[in-house]
Amino acid sequence: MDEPPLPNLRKRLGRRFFSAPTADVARRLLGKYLLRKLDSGQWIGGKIVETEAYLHSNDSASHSYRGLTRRNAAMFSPPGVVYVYTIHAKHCMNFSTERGGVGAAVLIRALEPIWGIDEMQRKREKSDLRKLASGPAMLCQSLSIDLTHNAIDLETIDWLAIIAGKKISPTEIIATSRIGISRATELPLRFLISGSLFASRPAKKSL
DNA sequence: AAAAAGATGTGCT
DNA sequence: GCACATCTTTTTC
Repeated sequence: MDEPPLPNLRKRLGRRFFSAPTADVARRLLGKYLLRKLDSGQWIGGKIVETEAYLHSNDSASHSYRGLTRRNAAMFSPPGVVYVYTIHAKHCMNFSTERGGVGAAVLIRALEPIWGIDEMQRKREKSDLRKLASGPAMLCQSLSIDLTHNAIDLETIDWLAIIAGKKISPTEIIATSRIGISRATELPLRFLISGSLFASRPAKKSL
């Protein structure tokens, strides 16, 4: 496979990056690289092209809306802690945001596959690059993320990393309503890179 | 204890 | 575009 070299794995984003307001973190995650080290030692992953923000207040679509439960506890963890939940027998991955133990997180919805594409194809049993991580549950399947990874902390584990890439200009970012929710549908808290072929659904209008 | 809902994906029409 | 498989958590009785 013709893959570009891995980004510098020592330059990871952590507590500080995820401390910002959740919608800001969701925007800033676009264009960043999400990488996961397999047991074999191989790093696989790609570029984040779609995210959604779930707020700690005034957001009836957020899992944290009705307070702390065993399921959503990771949302209330320090910034940069992984929150994995199950939906329709599949998994979705988020990162906790904001300090102070508020329940907020950013859902990673889609990835442009770059590294370990053959591994992702094997895990997904699909060859089409557009079907590897163009949705939050596909993404988790591609990277072998499941409930056992809930509540891990980016600051203290070595096999998962988010690394800065080429800067995305604000004019390249499109905001839309979030996908698959029935409440708070009016909030523009889904963000994607304009024109990306790997978003879960194409963008309709530009900002 | 039971039932419904859900930040989804797939396959078929 | 629509139905539905599939399973965990939450809500209700």
